[in-house]
Amino acid sequence: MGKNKNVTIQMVADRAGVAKSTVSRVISGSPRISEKTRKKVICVMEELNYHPSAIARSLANRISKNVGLVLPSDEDFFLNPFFQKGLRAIVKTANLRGYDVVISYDESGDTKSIERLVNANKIDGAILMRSIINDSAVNYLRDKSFPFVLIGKSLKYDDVYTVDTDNVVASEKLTRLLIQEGCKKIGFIGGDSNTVVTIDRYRGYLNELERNNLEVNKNIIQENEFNELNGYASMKAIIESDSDIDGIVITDDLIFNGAIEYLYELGKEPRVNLAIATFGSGVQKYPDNIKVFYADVNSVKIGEQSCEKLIDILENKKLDKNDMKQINLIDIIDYTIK
Amino acid sequence: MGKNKNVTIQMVADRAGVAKSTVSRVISGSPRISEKTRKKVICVMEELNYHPSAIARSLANRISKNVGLVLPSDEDFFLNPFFQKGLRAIVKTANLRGYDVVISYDESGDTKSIERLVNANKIDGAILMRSIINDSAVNYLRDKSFPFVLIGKSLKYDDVYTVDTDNVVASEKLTRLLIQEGCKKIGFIGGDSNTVVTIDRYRGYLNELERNNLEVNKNIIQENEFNELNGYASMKAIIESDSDIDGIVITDDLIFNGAIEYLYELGKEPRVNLAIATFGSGVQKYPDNIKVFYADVNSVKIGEQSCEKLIDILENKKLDKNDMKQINLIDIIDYTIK
DNA sequence: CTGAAAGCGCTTACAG
DNA sequence: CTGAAAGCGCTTACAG
Repeated sequence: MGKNKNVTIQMVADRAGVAKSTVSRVISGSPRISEKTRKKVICVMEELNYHPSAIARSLANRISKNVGLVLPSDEDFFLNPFFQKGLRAIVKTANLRGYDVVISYDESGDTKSIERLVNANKIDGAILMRSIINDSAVNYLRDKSFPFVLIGKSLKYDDVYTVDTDNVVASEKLTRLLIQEGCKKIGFIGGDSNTVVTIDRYRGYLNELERNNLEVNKNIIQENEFNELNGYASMKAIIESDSDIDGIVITDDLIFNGAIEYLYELGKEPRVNLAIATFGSGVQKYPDNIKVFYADVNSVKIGEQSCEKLIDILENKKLDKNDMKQINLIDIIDYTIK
Repeated sequence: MGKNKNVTIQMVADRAGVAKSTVSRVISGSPRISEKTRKKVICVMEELNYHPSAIARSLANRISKNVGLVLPSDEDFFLNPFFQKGLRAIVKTANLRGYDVVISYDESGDTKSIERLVNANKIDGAILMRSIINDSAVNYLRDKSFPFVLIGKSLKYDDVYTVDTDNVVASEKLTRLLIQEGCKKIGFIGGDSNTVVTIDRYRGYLNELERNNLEVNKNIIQENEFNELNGYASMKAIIESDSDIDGIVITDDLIFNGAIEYLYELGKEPRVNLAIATFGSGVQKYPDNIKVFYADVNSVKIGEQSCEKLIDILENKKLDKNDMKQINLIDIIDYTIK
């Protein structure tokens, strides 16, 4: 106990009657320390309620034990439950491995905030929680050879560490489920078209239609910002433009919510057979006259894995070739269909 | 341009032909430097693409230029749009003032994560984005006299820096609107009852009913976790238990969403006159046979203000009495009713 | 197994 | 207006 204002390694050393280098070795768990001194030092550390200063340690090691988290600049995008779950998972994983997470926000196209963090040595690596076409943060970090992991994938580079779901295949599978359900005319509601997920999921949808020789009808395809209001509007537009439509693929939780609201508003009568296949976690209620399939992308696992991977990369640097952990360039995380 | 690996203040000093203390003074904008040397030094800094190390500076100043952000441990709570908007605002404000934000998550009742940050000197102050009855993080930080700002309010201490909406009054106002609309039997759907917002909003609701001599009917009052499914369930329970109900006060965006889904499902016929007054930002669609009032709590302003306040507190410490900024103990941020 | 010393990259009295 | 020196609190060869 006692006052723990500025207890330094020197004070511990003095009180324990050893050199501060010895205390340092005890802290870092060096093996070449006698059991006796180790015990004494540990005892004194507790007495004094000593905690090593992360700052001083960082300066000596040139390691901050911080990872930067680059959040999507688009507000709607960030409202998606995917991000909150992922964020939590990342922070927890980082903490477990002794790292802290510092947030970086940049307006689209800008890299001021992440540059500041990198230049000031405030972070050892970064996780990019978004994947936009030609992302300037990716360009910047890759140029600098600064360690980072991308959640999503880069369309431009094939040498970027990545954690992703196979969105193309997942979307094919969802579309196939609708076809198996008997749908003949299947629409699509996507998110922001600058976004790699939207592109991939749209690709999967097209692939599966083509494979089954189903007609691709442009006016039942909608792309939007990721939010509820647009989901509502898109669903309305689709239903009104084509009353024969019997299936819809939706790329996102929030858009699905909005779409469902429109269907509720429509009431039970107008539409009888409509099946929807959507990405999302399946917490949303929906009218019982429609059939719904979900692809749940496991955002928690994606968050954990991206963080583990980044830290593996960071820590590999300090090891010799023999001890290095094998790290995949790309990790694909399973989704579940239900 | 050029390689910017480890450019130190010493290298800048050497190349500019001055001492590093002089470079340091240029960086910190000290007035006692000749225009000539200032220019030369700045020029060299650009040539070398020099960026001061935040870590080294932290060690010398004993200031990390980081603020800790303690997030709500409850997952549902965190899904609320209030938090995402607030989070953004906090990060932006911090960045503008030269600070970074590091995240701390702790399971309810635990303070491991925040303690680690404090002990390791990784943060200068903290913002608590939640207010729970008898929050252990508040107890811990207050005990240590560690600078922090609470978003919400403390029921236990009256000496804690706080940014909040006047939830009691806002809730009274919402309830009054329903009464003015002619509602006679008004229910309430609240969030987690360990949460200060729920308590305050419930209080406001009760106040206004009493003031108008309206009966308080326990079985049209529901308290829940903050999420959509519970909103749905609560609305269902209320409507089924009492078909005369003509007004409902709801404490939260997400709960409102869930409640609305139930109403959509019910369709247009069963209920004619129902008015709802809810906290939220008003982006959700709702059936046109119900009337809705919103109290929007301005989460952006709350985020900004809490961050400004914390940084004011931190920076006041370095000033003498005369230059100190006046800081309120409690800031109340306006909500808007619509 | 342990210590003395140099170093990590800054800041800041102190002296001039 | 500028510099030399000490110090912030650690780590890590190097020596013994």
